[in-house]
Amino acid sequence: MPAIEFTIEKKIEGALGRAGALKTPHGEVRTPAFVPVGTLAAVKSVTPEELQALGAQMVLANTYHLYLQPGDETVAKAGGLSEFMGWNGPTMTDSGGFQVFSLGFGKGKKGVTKVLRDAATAHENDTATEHTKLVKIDDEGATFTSHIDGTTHRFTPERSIAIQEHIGADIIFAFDECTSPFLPHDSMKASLERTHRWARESLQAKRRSDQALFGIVQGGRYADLREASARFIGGMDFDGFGIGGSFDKNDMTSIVALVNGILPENKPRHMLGIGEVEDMFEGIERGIDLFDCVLPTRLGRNGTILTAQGKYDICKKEHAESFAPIEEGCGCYACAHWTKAYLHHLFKAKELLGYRLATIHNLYFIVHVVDAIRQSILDGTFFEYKKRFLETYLR
RNA sequence: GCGCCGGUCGGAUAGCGGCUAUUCCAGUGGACUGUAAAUCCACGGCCCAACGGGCAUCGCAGGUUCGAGUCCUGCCCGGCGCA
Repeated sequence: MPAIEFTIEKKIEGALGRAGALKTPHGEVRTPAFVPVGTLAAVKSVTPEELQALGAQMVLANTYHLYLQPGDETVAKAGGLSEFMGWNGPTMTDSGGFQVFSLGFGKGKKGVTKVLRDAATAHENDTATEHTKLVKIDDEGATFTSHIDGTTHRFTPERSIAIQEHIGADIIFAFDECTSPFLPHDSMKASLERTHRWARESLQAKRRSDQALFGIVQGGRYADLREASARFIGGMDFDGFGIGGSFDKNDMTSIVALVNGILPENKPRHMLGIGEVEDMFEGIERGIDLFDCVLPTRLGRNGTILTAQGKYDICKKEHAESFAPIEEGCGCYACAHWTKAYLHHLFKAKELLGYRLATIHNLYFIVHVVDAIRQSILDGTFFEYKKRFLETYLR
């Protein structure tokens, strides 16, 4: 008896997209769905009760972080992730593969694309970067330095799975190597082979039967590698699939279509780390069922408010005396009670409530957009909805 | 009137003889996609043959000096103290 059960309710005509439901030991998720990220067993600044009220169905936590703090054993003793954090709903953990990739990239000084290009260059020239000081990858796993206390640790597929079994989320991921999509073909191929080997080892290492294991498709922006990866990973006995790789906007949609055209249709597909609204429309259309992303929560804390009319920066002076809701017509807790002027004030004063309200609003917004997309699939109006929404959102 | 202290980018500051005058706040613009992010970056006087360069600038005016925001003199303004 598998840990999860996935059913498709309706497909988008002429596309790979579908609306469905995913049963997990901790409850059901209506898909497609946006999964908020709670790295350290907490969605930053928001309580589980608030998460539920804003419509979140599932939470993703982070293996690397929880392993370092408070320790996966502690989470296990607490009764597992869900019980520990007081979230009475489905959960998932990523495998730590992404941290191996992202650790030490420095803080948002440049755009993603720039970072990814730099990463590829560093990889090729074997240049020492902040990143390589913290992480060393070999064929068996990754050795890394804790960002908290500088101690040395090692992740292998076996170790990642063991830790994820301790943490006890409903869905766990195979340990993979995430790279810059800009790696040259031969380097990417070598990396992909490693990811594939690790996928097999992750599967073999799995003991618990009440958790679902998702394999991760990599391959960067190379169609042949993505295709090979989708066939390889898709052919294995995983309960579902993740599509990974920090994406370059230009080739994301074609790659997703290619991969999902190959992966078994009856299993759920999760797009790792994607959360820009327009990207989710494209992903869903091409058969993605789940997304997780830090974007809405991080943007919220950094003052960017998501609305159907596009984003805006609440810190701008122009909102100082705007006594209208944060987003006109929004049904979230923050918009029901407070104005832009007030939220602006909270941000300028660095009052903690400001970060909370912005996070609640942004999560509500993104969760509800995906819910609306799901409904449009059920209604057979996906393409109309997509067109209408993006026209005003992207302006 | 005398004495003391002080006048540096919108505000607050650092600098007290030496190369591109510091930092913070406010302002403007930008970034953020499996979270080392309640964070980070840029701009902020004028001019140009402008992804670089030039000229200014530290209350005002002189002076000393190879060189002055920094020292000296006078003036103006503010604060405090004493008459």
